[in-house]
Amino acid sequence: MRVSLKDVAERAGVSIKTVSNVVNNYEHITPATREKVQRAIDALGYRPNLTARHLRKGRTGILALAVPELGNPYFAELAGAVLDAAAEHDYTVLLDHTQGRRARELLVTQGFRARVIDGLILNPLELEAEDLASRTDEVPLVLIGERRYDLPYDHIAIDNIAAARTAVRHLLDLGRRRIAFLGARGDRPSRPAHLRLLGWQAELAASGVPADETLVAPVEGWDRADGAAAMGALLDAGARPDAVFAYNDLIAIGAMRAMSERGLRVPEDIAVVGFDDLTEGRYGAVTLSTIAPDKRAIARLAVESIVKRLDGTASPAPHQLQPGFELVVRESTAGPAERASA
Amino acid sequence: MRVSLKDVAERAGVSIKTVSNVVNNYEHITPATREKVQRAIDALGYRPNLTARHLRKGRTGILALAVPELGNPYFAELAGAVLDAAAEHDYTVLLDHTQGRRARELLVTQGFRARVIDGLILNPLELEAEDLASRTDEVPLVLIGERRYDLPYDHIAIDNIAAARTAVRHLLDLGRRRIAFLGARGDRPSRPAHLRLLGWQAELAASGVPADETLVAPVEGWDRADGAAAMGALLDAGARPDAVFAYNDLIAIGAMRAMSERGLRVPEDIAVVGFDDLTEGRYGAVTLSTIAPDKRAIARLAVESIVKRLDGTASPAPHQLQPGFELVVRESTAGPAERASA
DNA sequence: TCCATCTTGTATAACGTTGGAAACAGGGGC
DNA sequence: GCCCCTGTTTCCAACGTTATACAAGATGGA
Repeated sequence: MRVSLKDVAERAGVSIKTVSNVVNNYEHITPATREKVQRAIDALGYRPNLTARHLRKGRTGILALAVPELGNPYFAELAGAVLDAAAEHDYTVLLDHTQGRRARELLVTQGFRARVIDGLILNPLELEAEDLASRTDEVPLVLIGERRYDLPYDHIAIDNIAAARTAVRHLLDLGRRRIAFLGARGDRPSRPAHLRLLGWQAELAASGVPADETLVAPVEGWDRADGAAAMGALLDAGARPDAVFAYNDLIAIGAMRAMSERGLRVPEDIAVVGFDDLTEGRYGAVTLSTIAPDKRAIARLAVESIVKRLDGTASPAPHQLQPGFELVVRESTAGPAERASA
Repeated sequence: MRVSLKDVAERAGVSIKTVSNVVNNYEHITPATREKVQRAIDALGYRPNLTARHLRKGRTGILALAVPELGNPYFAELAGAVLDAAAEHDYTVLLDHTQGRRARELLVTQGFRARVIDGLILNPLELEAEDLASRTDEVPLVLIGERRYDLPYDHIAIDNIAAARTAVRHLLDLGRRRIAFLGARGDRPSRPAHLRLLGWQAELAASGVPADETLVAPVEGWDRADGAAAMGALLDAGARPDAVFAYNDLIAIGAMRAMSERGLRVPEDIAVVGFDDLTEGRYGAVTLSTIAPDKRAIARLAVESIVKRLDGTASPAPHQLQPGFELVVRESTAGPAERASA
């Protein structure tokens, strides 16, 4: 049988509100009363009913996180970081995955979890600006990830262009000149991967290296298989890159697999840099150099963004926050020195 | 401003309950009334407040899933499957990770999410039977994963001993005789990995191959680094295995990395079989043979177990369910034929 | 015409909690 | 001995929903 405040109150011989006060650590309670109530609570094994509390308070203590796909370790690791960040603010996390489908992303933003969540963190892939503009749900929404919308929502993402330039710069510093970009997708500026492609172009231009568009390979999806297919297609088409900058680590890993099947060596024949710093990249036969976004910072900022909006401590204007990133150099771009010692 | 039944009722000129009836598709409503109410609902953009509904009904429509660590792709993939299975029953999933810490696992089972979830799916690692026995929370609990407790809770897990035997059988069939087991942990029968170790022993015994205990390597954790360390220690101690059966794919991947650093080839020098069938295992320089548990079946059965308990359609006795598994053969155990063609 | 029956809609009371106001002690000052 | 003040506890209402019981209106048979 479920125990409510009423049961505890009856047993302790006090009013319901007094028990509530004890539970909520209200300060003006005599030690005697407090102890009497506490004993009743312990004896009955009372636990507050959060549903009722939340109905009364208008808050549920639950944040929703919607990512494209948990099977992608980047999102799994990010989700873990969000759980921890939320826990620091006494929030629990309701998780959903959209599978990168616009309809599902839309559903999420429109408040499919009507009134049961206090805030929503969404990493959109296919959602369009007009979908968000028509949103009526007043639950705070914060966007994460590469896609940018010119809309009044907080957005947390690393500087993708700068990060991409850093990766390409690193490859250029190794003396590579035919640097492929693996992961192009559509031609609209808002599409995912666009910023990283821009970074690739920008850094090549800054170094006076012509951007060979035949080295820009499109992908179907974001997984290893897509990387392998794209790399295979690129090589089979006769392109001869001496380096690859992949949209993410999964694509890079798939690409390396495609290279190894064709007898190409990494990094001797082709150097590779990925993006995301998945743990997986540290354990391949050739460990993967990568751009490491600060996932914990992303998670922390996203949660804080919502908490501040709920508090009312945030300024009304939308915030654009850029957590840090760093280049992690591993075997897939090891220079002559590192390789010699290996 | 939030819209409630009351607002809709006022606008439609009917009682609150009538609106409620419309929302819940109660059958005895004249089409005229229904349409009038529906128009008001649409005009005001009313959405039911699930918190209030759940307070009234005693159900929240939320299941909790607690796994050790989302950074482990097995649990991430499993979580994704649980999301899908829950969605089929109109449930949402609250996610938590315990980091394999007994205290956190205990907290979860004791109902830290007091009264906000309808059921709990837990994959314990360190939890002891007595922790569960003292559980007072009456929310249905279903256990998943290798650990077994002789307690009245439903348990979903593949037949770990049979699966391990299948893996070892496969290695024996390749002619390997010095088969290491990577992932031992403690000596208590209830510890994780124990069943898989038993399977290793049983299959060796059945084939008359002596079980060399120096080939049983303990691990500190369950990640790639632990596998690399354990394999390194095993090799440095002078053990000369010709095959490795790893507790999971991550350990196998770490072990393969340790081998490659020592110039050992897979599968020529050492064949490797993992456990979990992570996507990651399909894209290494050497793809990983593995035991593939039916993750979707595990997720489905776990969700169904809770749904049935809530329905009251389940028999009171605890159910022990065993989804299927299969051996997936890839390059890490490729026989002579496969290798010749590669 | 009147009552019995069926259909449709309404009023009221919960679910368990907390905020605010009101009530009640007990102690000190006059 | 009275009053006020302070600190503590209680009472009442409300959060938004649904179940129950009931009222009102419509229908039909005698």
